[in-house]
Amino acid sequence: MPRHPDIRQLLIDAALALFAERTYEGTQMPAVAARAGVGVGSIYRHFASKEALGNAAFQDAKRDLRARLIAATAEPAVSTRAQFTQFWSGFTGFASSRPEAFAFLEHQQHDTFLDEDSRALAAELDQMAADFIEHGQRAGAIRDGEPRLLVALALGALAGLLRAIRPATVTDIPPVERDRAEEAIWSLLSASPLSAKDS
Amino acid sequence: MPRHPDIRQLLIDAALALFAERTYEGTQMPAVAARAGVGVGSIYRHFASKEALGNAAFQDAKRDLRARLIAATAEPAVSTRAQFTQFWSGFTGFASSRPEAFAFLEHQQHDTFLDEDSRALAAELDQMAADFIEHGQRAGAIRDGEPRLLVALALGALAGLLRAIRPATVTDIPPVERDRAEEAIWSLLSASPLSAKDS
Amino acid sequence: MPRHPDIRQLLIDAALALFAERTYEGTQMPAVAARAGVGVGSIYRHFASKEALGNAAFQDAKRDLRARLIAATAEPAVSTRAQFTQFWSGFTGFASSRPEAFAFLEHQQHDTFLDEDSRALAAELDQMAADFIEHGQRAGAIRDGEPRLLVALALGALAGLLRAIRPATVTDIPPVERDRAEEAIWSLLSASPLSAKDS
Amino acid sequence: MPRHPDIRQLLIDAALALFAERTYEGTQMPAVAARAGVGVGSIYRHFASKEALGNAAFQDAKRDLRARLIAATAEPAVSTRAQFTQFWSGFTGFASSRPEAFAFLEHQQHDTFLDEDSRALAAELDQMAADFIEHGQRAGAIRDGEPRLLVALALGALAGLLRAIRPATVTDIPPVERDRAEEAIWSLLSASPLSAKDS
DNA sequence: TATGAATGAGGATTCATTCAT
DNA sequence: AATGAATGAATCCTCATTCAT
Repeated sequence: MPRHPDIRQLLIDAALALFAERTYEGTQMPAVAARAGVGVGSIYRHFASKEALGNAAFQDAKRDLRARLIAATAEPAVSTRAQFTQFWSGFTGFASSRPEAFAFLEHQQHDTFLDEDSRALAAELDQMAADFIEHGQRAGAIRDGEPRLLVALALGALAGLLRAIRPATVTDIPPVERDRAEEAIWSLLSASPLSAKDS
Repeated sequence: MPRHPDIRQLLIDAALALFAERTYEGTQMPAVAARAGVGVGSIYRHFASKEALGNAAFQDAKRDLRARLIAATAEPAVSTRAQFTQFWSGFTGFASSRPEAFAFLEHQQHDTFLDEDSRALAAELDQMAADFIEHGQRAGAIRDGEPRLLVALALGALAGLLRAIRPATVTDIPPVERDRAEEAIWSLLSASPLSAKDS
Repeated sequence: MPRHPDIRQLLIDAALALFAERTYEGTQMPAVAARAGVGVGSIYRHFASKEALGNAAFQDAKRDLRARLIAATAEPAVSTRAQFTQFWSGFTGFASSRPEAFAFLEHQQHDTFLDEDSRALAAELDQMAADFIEHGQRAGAIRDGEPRLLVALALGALAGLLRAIRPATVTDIPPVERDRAEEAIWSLLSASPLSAKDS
Repeated sequence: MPRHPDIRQLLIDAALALFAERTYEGTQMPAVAARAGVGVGSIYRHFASKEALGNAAFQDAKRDLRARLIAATAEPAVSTRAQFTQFWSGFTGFASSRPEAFAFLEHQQHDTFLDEDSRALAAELDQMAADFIEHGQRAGAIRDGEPRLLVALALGALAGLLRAIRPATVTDIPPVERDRAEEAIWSLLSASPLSAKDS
């Protein structure tokens, strides 16, 4: 049993922060160890390799995000618009409590090192988002179009926003701007304003 | 006298493609040379270092994009909406003719290697986009909000879209989906229809 | 904790030997590592670069020589001739205990890689020798002439001798030849016997 | 036939100068070409390789020195001392007309690249000097001792002198210092002053 | 169990040499 | 014949990984 209760999580957090800042490839194991405040050798008691650490970090972040989205959308929402706000708060909550984790996830199309499990997890989250879109489309609240493309547009916009304000986090944005951003992304998704009554 | 007409551009294109695919840090010089079809040593007759190549590639891409945006917006547009279509076609034209270049640019917040010139060029393009937003806001056509954040949202959405369809390009998307995407991003930006005066 | 007590010194000695044999430029880092019996990577835990290793080796050798000269000349000598013998034994003692170090030092006019500290140390030793000459000249025991040129002549002669017998060392020369060499170099320096007052 | 009457010699001179300044290993072929004012490719029309150029340069220098020594000692000398002056003027004449060549020769114990011919030529010159010493010893004018060691002492002294004054040449030394140096080196060689009458 | 010194394969860069012009 | 752009083997250096302590 590790001396420190959770060296593993310490390492994942350190890795996430560095990967977000300098890329997976641009991050050295000694740097991860230093940031976590442990010796290099200790990393290898917890992860078999850099690749294993990378995947563990990715999955840790994705699972956390998934948990938040599930929690945020647990309560039944009266409208698609309200449901969107649930998603929005799930995403922004995650992005503000673990900004590096969010930043890291937003960059993983460069996923040379991602393994099967990581990819499966990523697909699962994409599916959750696509489901929301499809549901909204059926309700006439979300504009027509390939759900995955709409998801990509919306998440891309959110990622763009967070990248632009870095190193600040969503919570640092003045509330009025934050609400405007939510509204803007909602407009990106919502069906023509005239039919937006339901939303 | 160079044996090949333009090894420099060949190298920049190879670098752009690989950087977009596997990150600047994750790309090895021999891989760049191989993709360009030249010997490793030849890279160094054209660029002083990997860093120099990275910056040259970044600037080449940014300049190309700038040229396209300038060309696309040259003709006076009757409305902000029409002006948006000009920008949209500038961006999508660039993204479809040089998809790797666009993908690469969309990833440079990890810009550990960017030099002064590269940053200045990036700032110039950001300014062009922000100017468009401000102008549209004064015309009452674009929603309120910090222009740079709106730019980030819109470009982020576009980047998300392109990332999602990769390795296909915008031109590969069925026209109906492409128009929906344009419309969606426009909605992201446009002032609420009720307050819209010219759009 | 270092596994080997003094890798740093091991590396300096290996470097000195190889630099003396094949020039600084002609020596590869893997060769230094091999001769020291360590891995290449280990060099870089002790020295930042080849240049740093070169300077460390140079300074190590110069400091050792300085210490020996100081020790050899510590005891007050009754005559300039006796003082010369002190210097001689300092130089030959150093040359025979660390022949490669001596050989290396004798080659550093090709000092493309020497830094400020190395040059300062070299100047200090030159000054010690020049002081001895001037003192001897004032005593009428050493011939007239620019002290630094006389130093150059005498040290050059010693270097020539050691180079000629390599890879043997001074201690390997039959005592009679060694005494003759000492006498010869003394003659190089001493005032003409007729004008010699104390020698 | 080369366009320029003697590109070969131009290259040898350039090589000699650079080798003396930065070591054989530390000198790049393009640098030699640049200094000679020709293209890199042209070197290879005259010399098969860097090694061939190195040996050609070495031999060119040694042959020149040999010619000067033969010329200088052609006229029969009345005494060993007078003969020494002939040698001295041969050496210093060479050293002042081709300082880089002399400097280069003085460094070739680092002769990793010297071939059979170069070594033979070097041995021949050593022999000439040793012959002079032995002859002088038989005449009672030169001190006892292994001739090769005495040669090494005397040439080493001369080399030390020239190294010390670099980049100036012997001709730049004030005549009085030059005569003192000659006298000093002669003292290094000459038999005990009392018997120096013959010299 | 935790460490960090040691390692060597792998990456960036240089440079002797070739060869199309 | 002369050139210098192109090449890739060889060099310096880095960094993921191991292992003695």
